[in-house]
Amino acid sequence: MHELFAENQAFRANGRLWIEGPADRFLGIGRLELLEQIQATGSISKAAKAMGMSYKKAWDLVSSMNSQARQPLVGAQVGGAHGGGAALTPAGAQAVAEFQAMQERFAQFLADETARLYQ
Amino acid sequence: MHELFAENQAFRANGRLWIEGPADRFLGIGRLELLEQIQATGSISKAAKAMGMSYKKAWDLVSSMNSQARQPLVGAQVGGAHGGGAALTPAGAQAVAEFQAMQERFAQFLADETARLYQ
DNA sequence: GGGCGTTATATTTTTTATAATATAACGGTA
DNA sequence: TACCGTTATATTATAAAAAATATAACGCCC
Repeated sequence: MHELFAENQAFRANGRLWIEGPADRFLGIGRLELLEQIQATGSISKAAKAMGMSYKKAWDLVSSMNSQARQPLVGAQVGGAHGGGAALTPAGAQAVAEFQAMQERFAQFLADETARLYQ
Repeated sequence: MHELFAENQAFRANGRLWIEGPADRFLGIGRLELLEQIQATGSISKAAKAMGMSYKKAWDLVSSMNSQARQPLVGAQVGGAHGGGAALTPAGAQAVAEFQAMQERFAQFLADETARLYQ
């Protein structure tokens, strides 16, 4: 396929990967990063800010994940010491770990396909 | 991961795959289908109609592909017998065949990942 | 030569997605 | 008790994407 575009190897295979349920997307790269940020910051609002995302959008994503999973991925407390906060549940931590692994396998797939473009 | 969502196996891995150049997307599933329709119908406008896509969008996509590839993927004639038409060049036919194969490998990857969700 | 269907292109409108703003409630803490 | 930062939610405004509309040119064919 390399004859088609350029000799400078500037073309590459890329893509997006996600897990979807019967009604909606369940987990993708954006939701994964949101979960990671919640894990790191302890709050949905801080996670949203870190990602340059509106709080509403972050909350909607969390709500979508929590309602689709058998057990919520994110637990939240409203009020209290510092206003409240959020954290990953064990199920959330497991989802993060497993989807990270899935992403790594996908990255390898993409690297293989990019290499094949030039072989 | 199956403990996370449901016992009815309604969740699955899904995704999108494309080839991108330095500036823009080069070839994805939508562009592939457009090329296939051009191949089948002999015209950009008929291909667009078959896909429920505006002619302008189809033309923009063809233009993007033709300008990125070393050789155009689609050749077009304006005026003439039936107003003109378009057809795949040999490079276009090759791009279709190779990206179809890439898509098939991706479908297998997604099937493997879906199976892994429940193993 | 006039009509036809197509390519090629620009402009406008509509739709969709995203962001911004607003408000209430909550529960520690000073 | 008043305050604070957060969750939770709705509404409005903005931006981006897509679709619709318009127009010119082209070259065979009747």
